Amino acid sequence: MSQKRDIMALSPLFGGLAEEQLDRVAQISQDITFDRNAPIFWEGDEGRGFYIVAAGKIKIFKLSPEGKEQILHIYGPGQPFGEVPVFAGQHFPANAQAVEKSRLLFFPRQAFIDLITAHPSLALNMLAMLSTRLRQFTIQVENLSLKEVPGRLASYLIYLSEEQNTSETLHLPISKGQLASLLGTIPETLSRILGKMSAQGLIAVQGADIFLNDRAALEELAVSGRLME
Amino acid sequence: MSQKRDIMALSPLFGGLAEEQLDRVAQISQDITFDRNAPIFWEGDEGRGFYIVAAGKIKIFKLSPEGKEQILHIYGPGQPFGEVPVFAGQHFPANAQAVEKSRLLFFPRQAFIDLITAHPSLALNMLAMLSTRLRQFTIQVENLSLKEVPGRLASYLIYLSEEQNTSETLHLPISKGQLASLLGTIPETLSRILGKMSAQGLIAVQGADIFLNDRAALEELAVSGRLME
DNA sequence: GCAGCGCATTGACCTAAGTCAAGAAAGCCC
DNA sequence: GGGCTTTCTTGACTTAGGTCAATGCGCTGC
Repeated sequence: MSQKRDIMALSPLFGGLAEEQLDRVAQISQDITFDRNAPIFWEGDEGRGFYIVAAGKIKIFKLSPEGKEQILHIYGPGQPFGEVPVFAGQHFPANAQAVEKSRLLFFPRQAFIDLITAHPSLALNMLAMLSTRLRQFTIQVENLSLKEVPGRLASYLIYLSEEQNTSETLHLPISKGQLASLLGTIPETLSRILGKMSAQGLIAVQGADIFLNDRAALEELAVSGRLME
Repeated sequence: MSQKRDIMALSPLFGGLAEEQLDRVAQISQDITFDRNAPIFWEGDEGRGFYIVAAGKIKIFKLSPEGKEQILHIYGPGQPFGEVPVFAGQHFPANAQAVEKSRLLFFPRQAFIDLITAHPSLALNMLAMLSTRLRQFTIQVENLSLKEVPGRLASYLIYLSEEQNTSETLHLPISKGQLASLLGTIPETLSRILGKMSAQGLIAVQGADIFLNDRAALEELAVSGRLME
């Protein structure tokens, strides 16, 4: 139980809650583990509650009829997901799968709604969470529609370097194939663009390690969305 | 004031609220009108509150540096927008503009947060609203990334015919140029695809009126995302 | 230490859809 | 109702990026 509390303390969702409240929330949660590649839920399934990542990494994605995958989000420790059907509709809008072996906390719908009703700060935290997601989606739509693949990649690299705040060198947290799916393209195209950006001296690629040689040019590329020849 | 109440009654946000509560909410709101094409806010502006459309039509959109527009939503009477900075971050994530002369109700941030804190059902309604938006975004990303333009158009036409529930004939609520921007394409491409779909007998186009001749084929197209030759 | 599998890269090719430019309709305003 | 603007359509062309297929590389496991 105390372990649960440690994980919950990580999550922005429970920021500012009193000890007593945290205990209540921890009481309603269940602990589940998923192997690498195990499905967590499928689009259309009934949502009986939502999850928080305790350890590991999960992806939320859509599939086309031909099997092409578009990743919407990748979540790590402390991050909640699957909340949409808790509050509206009742089925999940997308698929969720463990990218690596993962441990999750599950919060049943009704018990959580009761908590929210009793604790306004929890409601406001959840509103902040969903608002942040909406903001991320506006960026994803902008990337897909208004930027070409090199621009999307540059945006992602800059985002990563800020998150890992290692100014020069960064390490891809997911495989290149999954990155392609996150950027709305395919591995072949991503590979070619990484090659082109290396040839131009913007970056250097060493497996999953990437060195940002020309941050200014990357930022320009991320804004303009186009790679010069 | 009673007029305000009528508009608020339209909005899903205030469903299930008691008279007394509606009055309180109405008290904190302000009435503003915007001419056709008038900007309501720009991306990056500080959000001091959110809006509900009382009359007219507004669009939420992103712009690329070269000026290409991607519409994220189009909202009509009863629909709220601009809530994101009320709960997270403080600036708007996208631009808003009146598509036609519009009347809006504005709800200042802090007063609304106080209301939500005092009335859990209002909080749950807002959570449902944001969740519905998230669901819509998953569909938009799916459309942009996994479907070609004919598939996106077919999806939109089916959505429209369900909304207007006039099974055969429907009327485009926005110009074709704006529709192109909503579908993530440009007017030339939309025009060509409308032509192609007419030639194949799927639809017939008469200005802004569209007749769905082969609904089954449209549904197939909306799912598969591809138009056969 | 090497077999085998998943992942990544590279090449040749194709196609959806964007660009540029010119007309054609359709509204709109005195 | 004629002129003006705005919107829409059509054509010729270009291009980003997807498809298909072959090869290379690097793990993991025995």
